[in-house]
Amino acid sequence: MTALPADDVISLDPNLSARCQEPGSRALVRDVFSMTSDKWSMSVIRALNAGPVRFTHLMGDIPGISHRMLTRTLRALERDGLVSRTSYPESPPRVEYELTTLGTTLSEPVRAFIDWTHQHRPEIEASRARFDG
Amino acid sequence: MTALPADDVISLDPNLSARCQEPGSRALVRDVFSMTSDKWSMSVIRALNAGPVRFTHLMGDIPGISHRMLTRTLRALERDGLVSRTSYPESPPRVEYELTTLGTTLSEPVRAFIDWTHQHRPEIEASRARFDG
DNA sequence: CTGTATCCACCAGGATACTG
DNA sequence: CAGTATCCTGGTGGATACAG
Repeated sequence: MTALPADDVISLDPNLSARCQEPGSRALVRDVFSMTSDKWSMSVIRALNAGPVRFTHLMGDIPGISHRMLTRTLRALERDGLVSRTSYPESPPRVEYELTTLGTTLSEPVRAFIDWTHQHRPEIEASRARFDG
Repeated sequence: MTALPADDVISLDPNLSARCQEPGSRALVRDVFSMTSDKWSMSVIRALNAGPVRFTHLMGDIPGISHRMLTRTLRALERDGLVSRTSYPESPPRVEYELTTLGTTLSEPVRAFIDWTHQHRPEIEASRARFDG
């Protein structure tokens, strides 16, 4: 983090065949979307799949998330254009969050990833037990 | 982290349709595979796609990773059964890392995710510029 | 070359209290 | 209800030195 000023590069170039890699063709995956290093983005994306949801409701759908972190994560996703925020000027205030079109396209990969986790959990846990023992 | 003892649950249950969620059917995605919150796992997985690679070579393929972090990440992946480590008792020592069968199955989702990032980077950056301005 | 141990900075993220 | 501000801790991860 300190070493890489504004370029937290991780070599995830699709054309990275093996060894060499041209310095230009790298992708700032983590920078582009912090999901990789961020604790809550995936959960939020996932929870938003259902459609427009209110803030408080999201809190309930994402066990363990704090008030503060939900706000921050939503802001970040909004900034990236993955989530849209519409606030209805009522009293008490009502705000709804929703995946944008862009955000929806991300649901697929996220889902694939999550599904994989579900499918292989037993294997992984077995492997861990083996490794630790 | 402090709130959730050993159960860093994130509600990524595939059957989470919208609101309710049975407490049993959740997945410990982050716990099962730290990729979500871990800075380097994805990069390493990706770099290992090419086949068996030596430690030093990985260092070169993953810009910015530190000696220490590469070791730790590899250990973690090995523990999870995603990476195999074979050391050849030579001098100087030679060690090769390789994706296991299980690890290979993960390449797909990872790749999908990365591809998405590449494809939509411009949109995201545009969105950010808009948001910040 | 590969790996471990130590030290330390930084920041993600939790708890809490307070506004509109 | 939604959001912000402040404070504070734990852990991630970098730098370095050392060992086999």
